[in-house]
This record gives sequence, C-alpha cells and structure tokens, in this order.
Amino acid sequence: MTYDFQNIERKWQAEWAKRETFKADYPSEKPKFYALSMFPYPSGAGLHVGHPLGYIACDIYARFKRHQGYNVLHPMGYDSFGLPAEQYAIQTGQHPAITTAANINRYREQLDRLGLSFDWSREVRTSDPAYYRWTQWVFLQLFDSWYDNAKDSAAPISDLIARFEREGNADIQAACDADTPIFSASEWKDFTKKEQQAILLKYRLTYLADAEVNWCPALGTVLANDEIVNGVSERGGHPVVRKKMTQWMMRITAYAQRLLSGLDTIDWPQPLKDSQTNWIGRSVGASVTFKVISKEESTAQIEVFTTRADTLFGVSFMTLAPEHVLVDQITTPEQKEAVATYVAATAKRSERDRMADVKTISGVFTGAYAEHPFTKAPIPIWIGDYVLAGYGTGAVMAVPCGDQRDHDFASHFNLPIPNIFEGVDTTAAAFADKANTVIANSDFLNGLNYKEATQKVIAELEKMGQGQGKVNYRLRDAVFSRQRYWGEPFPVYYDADGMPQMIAADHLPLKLPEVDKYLPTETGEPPLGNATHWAWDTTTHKVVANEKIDHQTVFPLELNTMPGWAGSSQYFNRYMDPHNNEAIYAPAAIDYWQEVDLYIGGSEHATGHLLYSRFWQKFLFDRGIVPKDEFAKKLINQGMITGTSAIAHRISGTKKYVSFGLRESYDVEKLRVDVNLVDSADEVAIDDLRNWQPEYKEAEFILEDGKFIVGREVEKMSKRWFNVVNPDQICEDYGADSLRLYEMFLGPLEQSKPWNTAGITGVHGFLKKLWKLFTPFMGQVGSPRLRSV
RNA sequence: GCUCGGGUGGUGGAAUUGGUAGACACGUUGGACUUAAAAUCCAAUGGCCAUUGUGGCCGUGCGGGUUCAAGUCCCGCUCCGAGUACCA
Repeated sequence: MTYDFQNIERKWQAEWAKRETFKADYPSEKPKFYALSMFPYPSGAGLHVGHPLGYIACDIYARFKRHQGYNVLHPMGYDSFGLPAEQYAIQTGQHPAITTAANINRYREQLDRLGLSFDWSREVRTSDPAYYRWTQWVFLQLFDSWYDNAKDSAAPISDLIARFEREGNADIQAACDADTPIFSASEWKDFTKKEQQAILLKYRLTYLADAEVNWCPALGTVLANDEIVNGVSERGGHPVVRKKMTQWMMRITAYAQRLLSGLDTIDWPQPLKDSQTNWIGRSVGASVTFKVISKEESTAQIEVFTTRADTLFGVSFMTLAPEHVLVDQITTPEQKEAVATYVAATAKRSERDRMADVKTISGVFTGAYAEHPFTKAPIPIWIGDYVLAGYGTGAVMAVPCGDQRDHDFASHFNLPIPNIFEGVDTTAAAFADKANTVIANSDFLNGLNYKEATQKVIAELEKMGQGQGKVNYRLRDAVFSRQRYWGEPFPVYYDADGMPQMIAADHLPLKLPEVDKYLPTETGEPPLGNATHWAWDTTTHKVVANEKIDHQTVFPLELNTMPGWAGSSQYFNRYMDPHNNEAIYAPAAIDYWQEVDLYIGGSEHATGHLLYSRFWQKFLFDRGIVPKDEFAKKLINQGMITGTSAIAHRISGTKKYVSFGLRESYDVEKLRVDVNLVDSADEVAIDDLRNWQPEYKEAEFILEDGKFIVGREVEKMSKRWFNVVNPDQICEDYGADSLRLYEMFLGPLEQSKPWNTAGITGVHGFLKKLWKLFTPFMGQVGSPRLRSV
C-alpha cells in the first residue's frame, strides 16, 4: 500500500473541520495554554515556503500541549489594513476592501492546506468594523487617561481635573508636554473651557500636537521613526523630510522606564531585548542651566542635558540645534544674517543628507554668551547641526577635551580646548574614558574620579538651583496620525472651537467612509477629505453629509487615520473573546486566558509592533482592563527561509548562454532564472528555458556533457529573483506533512537558512517508510491508527 | 564607530554540564532490481597516508593559553551576518 498523502491529508483535514477538533474550550476546567503566531498582512503575492515556518513550529507546540492535556488557544487572523491594498486602489480604483478580501481568501486556502490546527472560529481582521471598533475604543481610553508619575501608573483624566480644581497643577507629577504652564486652582477655574481642554491635551496619553514629523512626500504621509530605515521609508525606499504638522501623538515616553524594566520579566530573545533597550535609550546624567549674558534684563536660560557633569569646568562653548527655540531670541544683530542663512540651509537639507555626511562640520556663532555656573566666565553660544533638536533639550554644553564631536567642532572653528584631565593630552583627540578619569583644573572637583565628581557637581548645582540629576530617554512620543485611507478612522470630531471631541464608545464603530479617490485632496488634505459624508451629527450620533456642518450640532470629523500598528497592538487579547459586542473582552475570559504563553514571529517587529503592544498592554493593565502588564511570556523569532536563486551565465552582449562549468572561459553576465525549472543536479532543460521567457526563445546554449548547468546563489526569497517556491506545489508533490517535517528539519528555528527543494526527498522518504511499517497492521483490533503528524 | 549573533565535511546541520567531532538528511560514488528508466533497497562517503596486519597522522576561521581531556572555557586577532548610528 502506497503512502497516499493526498487522500490522507484531505480526509483528516475535513474530519478536523467537521469535528471542530481545534476549537479552544471556554469555559473550561483544564489548564490553559495560549500559543500564538504573528498574524500576517495578506499581501497579493500569497505565501511562499518561508512564511509558514513560524506557523508550523507554533502549530507543533500547540498540538503537543493539547496532548499534554492543556486547553489550547491557537488562533489566526489578518492584519488587513495597510499600504499595498491602498496603493493598488489608487492605481486601479478598486476598493481596498475587495482586494483585501480576495487576498485573505487566497491565504486561507494556502493555510488550510498546511493542516495547521488553528481555531478559525476566533479569526479577527483588523479592517473589520466589528474589530476596529475596539481599536477605536482603546484610543478613547488613552484620551481619557493621564500618567501619574507619583504612582507610576495611568489614571483617569477625571482624577486630574479634580486635582486641578482643588490644588492647581504645581505639585502634580505627571508625564506632560514640556510647555505646560503652572497654574493655581483658582486660575484653573477661570480658564475658558477651550483653555482647559488645551491644557488637558498636554496631559492625555494620546494628544494633538504640532510636531516635527517625518514626512514622506512620495507616500503622501507621515512615518513613525521605526518606519524609516537609513533615512528613507521602509516601504518603497522614498526620501523622508522633516515637517511640522498637527498630529495625534501617543505618550509612550511616559512608559519608557517600565518598558525597560519589564524586559527583565519576560522570556524574549536577548537580541530583541537589546534592540528595544537601545531604542528606548536610557541615559543617566544631569540637566544644567546656563544663564544667557545680556545687557538687558534678560531671563533667557539654556538648559542642557549631559552625561558628563563632572566635566563642567571643561566647557569652552555651547552648541544649540539650528531648530532651538532660543536661536532667534539670543542672536546678536551683527550675527543675524549669518545665523538666518545657516538655519535656512540646514532646514532644507533632508534628514538623509544630514546623516549621509556626518563628517562635514558646520556651524555659526550667535554672537551671544552664556555664563558658566561656577566660574561665571562668558561662554560663546554657537549653532551646529551636529546637535539634534529631538534629543535631550536640543542644546549641549561643549567639552572639547572630553567629547570627540565637541573636539572636532572646536578644532574646526579654532575654539579653545581647555584640558581638565590629569595626566592626559587632549590636544589631538578627546579623552572619553570615564573609568580612568581624574579631574584637574576644576576648582572643587580636582583629584576626583568620574563618579565622585559627578555627584559633587550635581549637589552644588542643586544648591544654586541651576541643575539636577536627570534620566533622559532617546524614545520619542509616537506619531499616531497617517494621511491614508485604508486605516482605522479616529473617533474624533472638531467642535466650534476647533477642539477635538471624542465620539462616545456606544456609537462606535465609526466606519470608514466611501471615497471616489484614494489620493490626498487637491488642497493637500488626507484621502478622507474626499468623502462627501464625513461629518458628525451630535444629536443623532451618526455620520452625515459634509454640507450639513453648522458647527452647532454637526461637526467635521478627523481626516487622518490610524497607523498600521494600531490594529496589531491588542489583537492577541481580542482572540480571547473575539465576538464580544459589549466589551473589548469579557473580564472572565481574559482572567482565564491571561496572556500569550508562546508567541512566534519575525524579529523585524522589535521596535514597532512588539514595543507598541507592550505599551498598550501596560496601559490597559493600569486601567484594570487586562490582568498582566506584559502580553507575552515567551517569544521566539523564527529565522528567514532564504531562496536559492538559479543563475544562468550569458556571454556579455550576445544571446549565447554558457553552462556553469564553462563560464570562466568567457566574459559572462549573470541572469536569474526560475528555480522551479532546475533539477537537483542544477541542470535546466533547454526547452523549458526557451518556453519560460521570450529572450531565451532564440538563444544559443553552450553545453557541458550535453547539459546546461546553472550556478546557485542564496538570497531573499522574492518574485523578482525568480526563486520563490510555492507551498501549494510542495503539498501537491510531497504532501503537507513532508513540507512541515522538512521545514522543521532544515535547521534551528531561530536561524535563517536556505530553501532547497531537492532536500525534501529525505523526509518524504522517511514518511513513506513509516507508512509502510504501519500499514500491514491497519484495520486490526488495537492496531495503531496513523494520523497526519 | 557601538551592541548583539555566528564561523564545524561538497551542502543543511548534530554534538545536554569540558569527555569517541561530523548524528540525521541532501548530494556524490558503487551495487541490487529492471529490456530500460523512475521508484525502491544495500554499501561507501572529513582530509592525507598505508593496506593480504582491520592501522597511522591531521582536522571545528587564525594565533596563543588553561586542563588528564577543548568545537565547548580564557586572552588576542580575523572574517561573515543582524541591529543601531552625530543620543551630548
């Protein structure tokens, strides 16, 4: 009896579906286990053999835990909002929902074929209004919250208002905007409603701000920092420039320390933890205030952040970022023109240019001086683009003897380089070795080491009110607005004062409107600006036609949509109770399932999805909605399965192709050919090649031993390299069990490894032998029953 | 530049705590079966040397070290990959 994998797999897959074998029980007395694979974006290309690697590993573990007696939750869904469907819509006019649905169906067919034990009754799709209703709901919760630094927890905004009414804001420790004014209780009460709302926005965990954002002109949208790679957009590689825009922001910085500390409590790969740690970028130092020297009664002060307060006596100048707010104010009349020219020139340079040429030193003197806190000596204030507006305070105290960048700047502009280190020569290069620092020429710090000097100088600064110890983070608040169509609409309208108002949770979901064009409007508004029905009627709580806007009861709705990571930041919890229309999830359900026990997915989400999800989880934990403040106990990053491209060699400038072994006798160029035409000995049948693409039709082939042999190169699996292997074809030829077994057999899960279809005969042969071993006994009483593995 | 991984046959990769390096598989070679091929089965397969004694020598990127014993631990170097990048 032969191993008829086609029928075996078809039969059991049908049986599993009929019996709902993989449906998670709820409620249940059994212990739970939650195994989760990252849900995919359903792209038009379908799955290749690399995609299911993580799913297969997770599936095997889920099955194992079922056999151990656990009640296993193993769901799957789709992260179905996203740019490709929208761009396809822009080109063809086809609604992204239609493309997305077609792609999902294709994915589902492919996934089904692999025999994965998903509980499909719990499927979620981020673009489904019944789902994104709850994404909008989380947004409302964030808007309704502020971060209490004293309690180190988010709290309802109503508590904050009550405190403002009682005591003003002077004593409130909160994560808030830097420009928040101080006010008393009576001042608070005297504020207009609009003023009060503007102040509250400075505290809310999601807020509107005029932010310098990464604007990508080619995509017509802003991008978050993690969506930019090497100064160009991650998708498409388009240039990105800085631009000021009013955007919804997420106050993730309030959680910086907890996002860092939480890493110690979870079993995640060290490289991933490291990249989150670097991304958050905690540095311990001090803030120091320098007074600007002025003939007038000036109160201008420059605050800097430094990790080397011990080197304070080595300061010989200060540098401000060109975008620093004080630049205009302090620049002297003589220097105005030079400064204006420089600021204009740097503003024009894109982030990419600025990064591409880190080596060029540029800057300009403002003509102003600051006063050294201790020596009272005047310190010239410069502007330089090596200082970033976005980090710290956008200003540095320059210590050329202790910091190489300051040293370079000083050398370039002939500024003094005073030495404050014992026994070190700093004329040629800065000395930055903290461990071997002994301070000299520094008044009361002489003879101290790094640690002693830092403590002492901070203590002295505190006495004078000119500084204090400070922890600074590289992490920025996340921009949450996108100028796109195919995303979650914000449940927000703008009242007569132009202030944002939330649509009550009862009236969600706020569904995406229909538009006839998916591009930004001619006036530069986001695509939702094309909708004719995009106004909110506060009496009927419904979306109505824009022409009804009267700013009395009918108001304009927000035109931006949420970014891709909105929908993926809580989906893992929604699987626990996916059809609940009363709540995001029933408390009893999340009490039972708690958290993800095993999460498998790619490491490319380290500073995106996986960081934002941890942030939302901590927030929902603070507000008592989830029982754990980390959503996934253990995480594994599966490696990438790379393709093995087939390379044909063509004699340059001709139509002659030469077999691999003979290539060195000619001047050849490499051309990729379809790997699916190549056999296990790297031979390609010439007729197949001639039929494959027209340019081979007339080609001449120089053979070795009557064969045409191709070269091999390992690279990313991609349609354009013709090295994509389709899992459907493998299932057809060898069966899902062979595919699954082979993928597990290729090498360690975490490692990246090349796919080679020829190798699959090994495990396929094993399954055949196993089958033969068992079949003679099939049908006898007590005989083993073989099922798909 | 910094941080983190990694380097083992022709190939993918094994080797749990320092204890027979190269499991398993691919590929290759030879053989069986067959008119032939495919499929299947059997055998060999790190390198070099020896071979009517079935044995010897070398070998885990390179150079040192610790140890009775090192792929594994330590020091230095080198190459490859990933992340990050003027972070004060």
